[in-house]
Amino acid sequence: MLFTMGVCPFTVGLSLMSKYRSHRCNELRKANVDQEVRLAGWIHNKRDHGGVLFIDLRDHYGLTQIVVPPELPFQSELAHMTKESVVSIVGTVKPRPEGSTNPNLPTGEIEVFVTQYELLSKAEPLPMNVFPEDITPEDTRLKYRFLDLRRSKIHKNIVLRSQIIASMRRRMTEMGFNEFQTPILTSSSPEGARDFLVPSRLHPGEFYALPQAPQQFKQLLMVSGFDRYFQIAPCFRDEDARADRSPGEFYQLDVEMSFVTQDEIFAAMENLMTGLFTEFSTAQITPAPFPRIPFAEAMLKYGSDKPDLRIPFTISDATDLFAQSEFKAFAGKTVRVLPVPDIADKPRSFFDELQEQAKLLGAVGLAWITVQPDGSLKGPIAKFITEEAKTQLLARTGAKTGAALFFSADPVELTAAKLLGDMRNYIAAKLDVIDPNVFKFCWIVDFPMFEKDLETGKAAFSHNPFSMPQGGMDALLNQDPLTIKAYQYDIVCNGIELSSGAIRNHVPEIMYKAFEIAGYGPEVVDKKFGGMINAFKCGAPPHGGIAPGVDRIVMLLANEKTIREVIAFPLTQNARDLLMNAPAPATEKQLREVHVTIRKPIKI
RNA sequence: GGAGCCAUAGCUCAAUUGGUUAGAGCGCUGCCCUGUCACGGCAGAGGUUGCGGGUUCGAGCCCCGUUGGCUCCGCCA
Repeated sequence: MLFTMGVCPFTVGLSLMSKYRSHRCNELRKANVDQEVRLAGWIHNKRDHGGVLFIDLRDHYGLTQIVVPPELPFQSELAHMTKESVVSIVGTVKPRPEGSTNPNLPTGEIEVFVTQYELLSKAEPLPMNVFPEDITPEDTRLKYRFLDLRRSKIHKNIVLRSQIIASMRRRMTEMGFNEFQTPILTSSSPEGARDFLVPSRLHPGEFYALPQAPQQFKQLLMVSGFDRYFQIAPCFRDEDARADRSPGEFYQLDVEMSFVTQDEIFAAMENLMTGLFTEFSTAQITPAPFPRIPFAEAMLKYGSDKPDLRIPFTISDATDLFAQSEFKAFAGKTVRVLPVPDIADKPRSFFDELQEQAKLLGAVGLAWITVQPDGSLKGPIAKFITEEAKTQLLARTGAKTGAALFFSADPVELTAAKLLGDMRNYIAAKLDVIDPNVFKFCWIVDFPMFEKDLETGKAAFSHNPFSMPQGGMDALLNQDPLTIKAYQYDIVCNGIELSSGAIRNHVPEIMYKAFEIAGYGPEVVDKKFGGMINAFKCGAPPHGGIAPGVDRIVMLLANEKTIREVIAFPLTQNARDLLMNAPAPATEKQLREVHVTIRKPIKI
């Protein structure tokens, strides 16, 4: 039931393990028949036959059927006991009568005839059922999370999480990594998210920041010569939530290595991921080395820097085919095309619905055509496609009879690419062509070092500013900044970004130059990252790392759609804790102590 | 900051086009039942339809606002 485990090694014969129990609720077998045992747990379910009463007793390990015969004076007490009350019982193990064994239960060949019981904790009628596990609104589940967590499915998820983290630790240690702890009360780090601030009592008007990641500390540990670092690290970012992104806080397997190139980090992570995903899943997994896909190629073929490689169709460019087109919506814009096989005979409503989805994603619409059996093209924009363009489209996309071609067009290349990337995911999900029993990994590499700031038109860091530019100082001095790539990479599994990482920039001169290109003088670097830049001036090893999201890895392995199903006490989308009532106003006394006055937003 | 979906009994849902006393299953309470394991049977309690306003002879249903939850954009690796 909950979590099967072998017979407990600490219990032998009749000797009682504790005041409360001699065995766990998954342990008893035919071999225990005639033993007197003591069990403790929750009343999971009851079946009252008027004469005999059956109780399913549940603990973390499993279920045992307790039999309460009618002649016992306390039978009616037990019969009226609320489900989820906690009891300890003493009784005798008996084999179940022939025909009434339960093969679904590890303990299904025996039952315990109770002789004494003790009520340890009475349960009132509950706001939600623990069993059966009825569908329950998520706010109710979160408010009564302690009940929700008793339910088999999520209880298993949390145990799985614990096992995965234990396995991560073991695997990292075996690869020669040392585990470290780094401060929680610290200063702002370079990730670029909003900080959580903690006011200082001792220093009026000053604040700590909670770490968005232990980024600078792990780099400092490399400068300190520790060579291989890891930490199951809590990270705090005051940003909004998504299904695969917790608001406020989450955990990373934070990793950093000295004297390494990108490939050595990849090898270590491929070893870890392959090990974890083989240990905790029977699904097929991409064999290492995982494919390396340059960022530019990912944006072209998948319209995303986190492609789901399980989807069997990819995007092509068609910009040149429409450059001079009479079709104004395409002419002169970036045009991308996505072929989807075998859907030409779908009803008009199917394509209309995709249009609506594209509009929700901010597009003007989603142009489409289908390939007819006679080789002709059909659909709203078919008349704009020249014979030459048609030949090219079919050749580039490999579209066959019965396929539909979807187009996105936008003056901004990235916008055109992303729309079709989003639609690729949406259409694949709608058509149910994504194999749920496979984990497809890849690396996205060669991220641009800088990107054009759409407001200022100038170069800005497109990622972590601590990454080493490919080509080093030479590239910074002699190359158009927007063409410089960074040693920056992401690892992606089934369309979920598990982590990004980088080879760090450990050379002060290159660091100052990179910041200069992004529009920051050396004084900014010295002020914001003085601790680290000073360290780099005292002999720093080349180093790099990565930080896979623990919650996301567990989510994939638990086959869950949201991260909240693998977190014991998650916040809601609005970053509220419905169980503990956080956040909450502070008292005037508390605020005075930390020298803070409240300035509420003005409502109009 | 923005968009969409949802909110009716403790839980899951129903309630015809806006029309009588808002129904059912599970759970709960009581009774019956000696082999069930989602036990079964009978009876009962349980509702300010999230909250506030409006339209209407009449609102669970229509309109406006608001709160909460979820999904997405922005944001975030």
